Amino acid sequence: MNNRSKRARPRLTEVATLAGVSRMTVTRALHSPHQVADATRRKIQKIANRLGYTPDLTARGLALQRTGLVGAVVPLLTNSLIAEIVQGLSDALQRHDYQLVVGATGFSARAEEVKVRAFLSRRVDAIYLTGITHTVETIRMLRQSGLPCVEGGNLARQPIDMAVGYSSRDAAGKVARYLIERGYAPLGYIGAWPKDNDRARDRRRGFVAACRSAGLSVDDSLCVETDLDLPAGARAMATLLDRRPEVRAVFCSADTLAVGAMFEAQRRHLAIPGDVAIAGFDDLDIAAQIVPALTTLRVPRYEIGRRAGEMICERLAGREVANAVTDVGYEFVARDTA
Amino acid sequence: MNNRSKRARPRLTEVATLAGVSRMTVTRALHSPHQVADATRRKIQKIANRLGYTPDLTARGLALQRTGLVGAVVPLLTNSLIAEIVQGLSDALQRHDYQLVVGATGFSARAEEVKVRAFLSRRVDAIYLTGITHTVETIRMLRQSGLPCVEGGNLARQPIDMAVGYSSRDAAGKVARYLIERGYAPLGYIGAWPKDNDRARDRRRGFVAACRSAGLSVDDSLCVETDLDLPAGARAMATLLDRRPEVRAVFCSADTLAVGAMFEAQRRHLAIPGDVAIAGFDDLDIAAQIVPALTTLRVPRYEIGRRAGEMICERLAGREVANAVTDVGYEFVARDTA
DNA sequence: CGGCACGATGTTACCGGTAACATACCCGAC
DNA sequence: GTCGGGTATGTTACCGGTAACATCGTGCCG
Repeated sequence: MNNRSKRARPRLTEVATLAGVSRMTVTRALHSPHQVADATRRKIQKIANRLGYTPDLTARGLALQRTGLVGAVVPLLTNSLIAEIVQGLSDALQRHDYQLVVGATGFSARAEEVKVRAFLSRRVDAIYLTGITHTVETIRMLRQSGLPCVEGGNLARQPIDMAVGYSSRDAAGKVARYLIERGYAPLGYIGAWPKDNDRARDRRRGFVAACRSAGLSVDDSLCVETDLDLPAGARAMATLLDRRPEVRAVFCSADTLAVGAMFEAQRRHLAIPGDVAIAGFDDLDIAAQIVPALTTLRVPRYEIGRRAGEMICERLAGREVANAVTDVGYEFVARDTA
Repeated sequence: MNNRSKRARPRLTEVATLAGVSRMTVTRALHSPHQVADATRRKIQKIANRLGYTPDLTARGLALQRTGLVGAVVPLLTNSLIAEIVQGLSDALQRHDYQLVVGATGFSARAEEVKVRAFLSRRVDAIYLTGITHTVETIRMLRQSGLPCVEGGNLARQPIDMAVGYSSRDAAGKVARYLIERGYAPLGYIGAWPKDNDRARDRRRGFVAACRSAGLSVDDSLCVETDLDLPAGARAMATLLDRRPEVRAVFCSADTLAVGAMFEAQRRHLAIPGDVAIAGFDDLDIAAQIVPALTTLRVPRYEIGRRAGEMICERLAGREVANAVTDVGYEFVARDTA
């Protein structure tokens, strides 16, 4: 049994009573100290400390009609790429005293809608969304709310409000052309499910388009789509190798998949890139470390989060944002697997 | 310029006015429908839908003195082990309509204290902490708040309130004894910084204790401590191999470090486990996939989060929790690297 | 046919802060 | 000595919900 109902959390009123001043004076002492006489302020601060007073941000939020919370909707928390975007966001927001609240969707636009609704009910001051694929209801709610909103990770033609990202399609095309130029053929593709995941969809499209314009045909049996984790990458590689053993290079739409694919190739004693070449996408930590080192495409993930956070802070400070759609670009990284 | 100040979010009052009833009736219609006449309820619901009314949880939280939020303080978001704990927590809480808010500390007890204070100010209904190492002020605040609190990931002798985890020390000892029995010597250790990280500290202790009781000495030059990421694991392995080339097996206090170490060994063309054996800790996805497959120790990470969430829900439902300190155990997984 | 219980709805006050306006006081200038 | 202005503090009302109690019909029973 624990004594939890003992003493309630101290309130502003108690601090005020003990200091012999009105509640408003306490608010001022804590919030805009220069408006309060030195002696009074010191007395109040001492009492607040002694009681362990912490302001109730719920109440403040209600009074000010702003909570200081920003909601971020992301597909997964288990993905280090996403985690870095979140880190960038969090850092940028923290600098302006906003706090981040994160919700995960598992790549479902319906789940995203639910999270957005929940965030709006919590009266967040702004919202970050992953990608540009949303339900109409999500878009309607956000438009109606009038809150600052950034769509991150892909470029939006018609952003709900603002966007920061890069072209997954162009980037994937770049990798594909590299593989084609080096003479690999036929090319295989392993990617995440494109449903409600525009980054994956665009990467596949970019890959296929590049192949087509190089005169290479890419039929469906060369493309495997699957969950976004390492074992799934390995299974997809197994499927692809069983189905089309002649495949000479595989483009994976995420490093996590590429690493799984590499392990599967190693289990089959295939030399990389001698027997089969592999290219990834993201440049996770592991890409530079794995042996052989993974050829991949680096995307400025921390930067995406940071920029998004800054755009949100600008808006919340009442300023206009210059580049409502920001392209942060990408960088091809040639290593040893292709 | 966008028309965000146009129409404010609809409030309860507006729904009430349009429906021609009092605000209280609207609250009832939405919250306990059976208390309201069918016709009235239907009318209210129609109007609420038409307006896109969403209740203000800030205001509700203030009125009810409970926010429906649970705060979780974790060291990192970029770690998939932690992400799974968070997932377990989130799932368990969601089932009872609580929402999770996450904060990261970067393995700093001071940063943890700041997060806890912030959560208390946000009036969360309960708190999850990682590990059992906290500042005295953190402990004092939580005790005084009387909120349900679970410390996860390690077993607490004297929990602040409740705890769920396993003994890192015993588990590390188990791995060490396995390496010793197989005749590897000398043994090296690569671990995360022990500062403010009791799991890392206990793993090192368990490892060293097992070596000692087997009559093996472990001097400091055989132990390398570093950041908890993959490149750091590789660098630590390089350091260890340069310093003590005769090392025959290395225990890594996390799979992330072990994988980095394996890559470093591979770059040096060392056979695993022929030239150097490696054992990890966590059993991440990659452990089973990497070639050769990593010998490691599986900890029920999702289960830790889920149990913690359930304990919190029990408490919040006003029930007593039977096992305030729960040991979820661990499982040694012998694979090919040791 | 009166009284009573119950179901449906309304009224009041409060949760813990804060903006906006009001007040009290002090000091210096004329 | 009075008046104006600035500084320190107090008062009132409100943010958007909800608990607790009050009220008002209405149908059923004796």
